[in-house]
Amino acid sequence: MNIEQYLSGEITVVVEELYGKLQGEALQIQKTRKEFVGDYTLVVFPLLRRSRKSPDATAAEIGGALAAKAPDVAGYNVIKGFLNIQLKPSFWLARFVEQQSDPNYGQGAPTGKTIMVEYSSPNTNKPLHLGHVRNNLLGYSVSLILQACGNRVLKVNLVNDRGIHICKSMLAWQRYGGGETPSSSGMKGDHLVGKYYVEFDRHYKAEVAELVAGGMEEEEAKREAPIIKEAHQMLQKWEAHDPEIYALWEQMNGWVYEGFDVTYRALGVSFDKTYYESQTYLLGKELVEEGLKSGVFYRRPDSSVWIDLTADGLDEKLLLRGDGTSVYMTQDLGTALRRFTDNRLDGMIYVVGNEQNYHFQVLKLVLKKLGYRWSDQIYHLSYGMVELPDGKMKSREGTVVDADDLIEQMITTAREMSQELGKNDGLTPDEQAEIARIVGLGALKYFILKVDPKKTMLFNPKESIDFNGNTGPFVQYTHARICSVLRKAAEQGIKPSTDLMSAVLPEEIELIKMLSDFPSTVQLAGQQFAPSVVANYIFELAKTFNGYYHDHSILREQDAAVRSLRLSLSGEVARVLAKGAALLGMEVPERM
RNA sequence: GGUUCCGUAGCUCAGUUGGAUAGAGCAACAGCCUUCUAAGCUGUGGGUCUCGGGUUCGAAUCCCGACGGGAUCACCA
Repeated sequence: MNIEQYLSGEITVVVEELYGKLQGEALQIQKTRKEFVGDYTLVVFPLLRRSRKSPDATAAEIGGALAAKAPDVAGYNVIKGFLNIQLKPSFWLARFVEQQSDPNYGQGAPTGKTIMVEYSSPNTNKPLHLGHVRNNLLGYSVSLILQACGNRVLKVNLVNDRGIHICKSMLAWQRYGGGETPSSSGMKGDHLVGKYYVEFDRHYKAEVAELVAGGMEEEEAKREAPIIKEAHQMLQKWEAHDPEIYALWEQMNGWVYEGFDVTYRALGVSFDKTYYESQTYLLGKELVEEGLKSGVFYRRPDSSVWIDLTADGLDEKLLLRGDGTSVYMTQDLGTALRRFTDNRLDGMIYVVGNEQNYHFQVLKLVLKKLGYRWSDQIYHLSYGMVELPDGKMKSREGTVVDADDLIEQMITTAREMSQELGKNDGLTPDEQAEIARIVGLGALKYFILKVDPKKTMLFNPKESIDFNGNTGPFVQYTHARICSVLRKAAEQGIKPSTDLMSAVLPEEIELIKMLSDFPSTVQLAGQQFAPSVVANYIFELAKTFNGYYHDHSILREQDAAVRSLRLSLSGEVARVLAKGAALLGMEVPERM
């Protein structure tokens, strides 16, 4: 039970005694703002109809009764219809001791629900870029948060491993590759395949230009260029399981997967299951039959299948081509059905960019029209584009930020920064490298996750590597600093303890209050699927602790009981920071 | 044009679902290292929450309408 709930119970008793039974209306209790004295605030305006008194009189009446009856209430004050309630230090310390002794603090009770989170979903023709980084970090973090809320979570990846795009890479490699492999070239597999995708594009453009120069219309030239026609032939062969093409496809995709694995490991993300479109792209056809029978879908003269969504403000949507082959929507419908029936899901979250908002709107609507009640359980976690200071990220203009390059750059900068600040003294090269990795990636993860997912965000490489202010390294620094204090205390034989209840200062209560907010922060983040909630929480906590740390000596404190109390408080701050950071997929170092 | 998301300090972003006098961080300026980590701390300045209506005790938040920006509206995935 959290503190709001506890207080709400206490206040309800008093209010009902004064004004009669409440008809299920919830009391409005919130944390007291910093400018005012108090811990929690009751907003009395909604109660005026019952009390038939002025806001101030009502608040004073409730406050007086509460102070007399509730054992943990130390006092109250009334300001403009807000009843600010102060709780006794002993109450806070009891909460703190309870929290500290709970090894699973912040882990919600099991909900019995299973939620699937799909994220990453790369194409196999090029390496991951900055946009994928946002996707992966979001998906992974949301999974962890949902888990912390007590759900069983299945993290899945749906790899788009088939289609014309991979054929382009294959064809270019066949023609111009000269048998180059990741081991022969020393290139990461996904980068090698990406290189031939670019190579294809180069030749394709040249051929189109040549045809246009010869008098052909551009549209026609784009269709008629020999290299694109050959790529389409290759796709047909693949669909017919041509052994040679299939082997090449498997080989090159294999290279890509090896490359992706390296990037995923570096980012620290993982999946419980990976789906491949080559294995799911035929799903959904039985759904089409079903929809035709029930009249939800209709067939056009060319025998293609459609659904008319114009009544819902959308368009008509194709579900099956005239030749009977399926489209993206068809397989997504089929995949969703299979997932819900196979896993008894209570929720399905798709972490996909906002350019597919329309797609998911249609997906949900079609499933609803087919009569699947679980269509309401589908949630599209839509995230905005990542822009760069000098404009948008466009692969054509070569302004994509490659994920591997970015990770490396972050780590390098972290290492340089440490060296400049002389933080590396007394550490082995291995330790230095490990700290640089943790800090560099922490900077990246925090910078991206602290922003509300649905907003377009600006990624400023320079600022992200600035370790001042609202950043991951600041949180990590706070953690490392506390660890240092704990190490020194252990050396001096000082033990943390919470024996002295009366020793707490208002600043310490402030920290205890913040620490006790952690579970509700996680809960909120889970509801909103927003790691940014957790990120902003751990920043506030770290900031408050740094201020506290500056003003209050811990090891040098003369009174042994106070010293021990402060030590255990610091340790708890470090633990909660680590727990919060972990929900963002962020590691916290013990020294940096 | 239809659908949808966004608009808060010079810049990047919070704002706990309708509460009090609007919050951080950068950047600027002024201080603080003989001390448990200065990757830090303290202070100052900076706002018509895009604009206009509405709902009510109360709106950055909800509704309607403008304006500005993004995304999308393929027999691509």
